[in-house]
Amino acid sequence: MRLATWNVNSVNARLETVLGWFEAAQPDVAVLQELKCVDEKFPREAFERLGYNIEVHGQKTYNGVALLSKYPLDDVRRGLPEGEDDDQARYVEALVLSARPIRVGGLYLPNGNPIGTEKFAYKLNWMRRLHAHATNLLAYEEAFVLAGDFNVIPEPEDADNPQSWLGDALFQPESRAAFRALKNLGLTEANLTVGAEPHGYTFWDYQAGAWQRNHGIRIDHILTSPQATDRLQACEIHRNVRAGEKPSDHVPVVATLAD
DNA sequence: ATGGTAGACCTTCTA
Repeated sequence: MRLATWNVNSVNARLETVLGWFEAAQPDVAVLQELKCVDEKFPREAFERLGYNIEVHGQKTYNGVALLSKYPLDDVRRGLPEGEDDDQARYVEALVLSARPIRVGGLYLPNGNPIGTEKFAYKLNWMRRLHAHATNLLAYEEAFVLAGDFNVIPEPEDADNPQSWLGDALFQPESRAAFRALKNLGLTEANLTVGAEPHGYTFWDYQAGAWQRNHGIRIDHILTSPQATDRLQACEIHRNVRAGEKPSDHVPVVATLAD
């Protein structure tokens, strides 16, 4: 099974590009972030034509996540627990009914900039909620995956110029510690474990020629539960997508798991 | 030190 995550930076502005990649890469399951549209504006038919079942958690203008699967989906969740006061659409999860079912959570973790504001506090609280949810899922001792745009640079090796990120929410000690604590529950980072380029970048800013200068960072991650880690075979960063026509600022990351 | 780009949308916000 091929499982992809991709922050598409508006699914409608980039529909042809996204569909072209899906036809070429043929992921069985995919989580998308930054749809930037409400559920009704998601181009559902275009993906259904490619054979996908679709669960969308959309929002006007900002955020928005989707889960697409060639297998049937069950037990769908929109939003993390403790979300009563949270109006931002950043999490969608479902049980993927492949031969050996696997639960997949797609997430768009808050950016959190600038630090020292309520945005950074929201990021850390969202990470606390994700940690609690992962703890609950782990108790079932089943295969699951948390994939998406984590907006966390885990280590200095994951940035072209780590010094330039010292004041950024993506590289704050608190953000990195929360990501590390999540992994320390027993989750495995797919790209670090079976990736050909463990510290390959997944994001290059549109500004200041970041792509041309390879000023990238690695912030799109796939985490696997122990039972999913047992099935982990490969992880690829589709770097060349960034060089394409009208690209997203993120590229797809694709993990291969035994069926 | 600053500004640089992209998308949604009403004017600035988010990234």
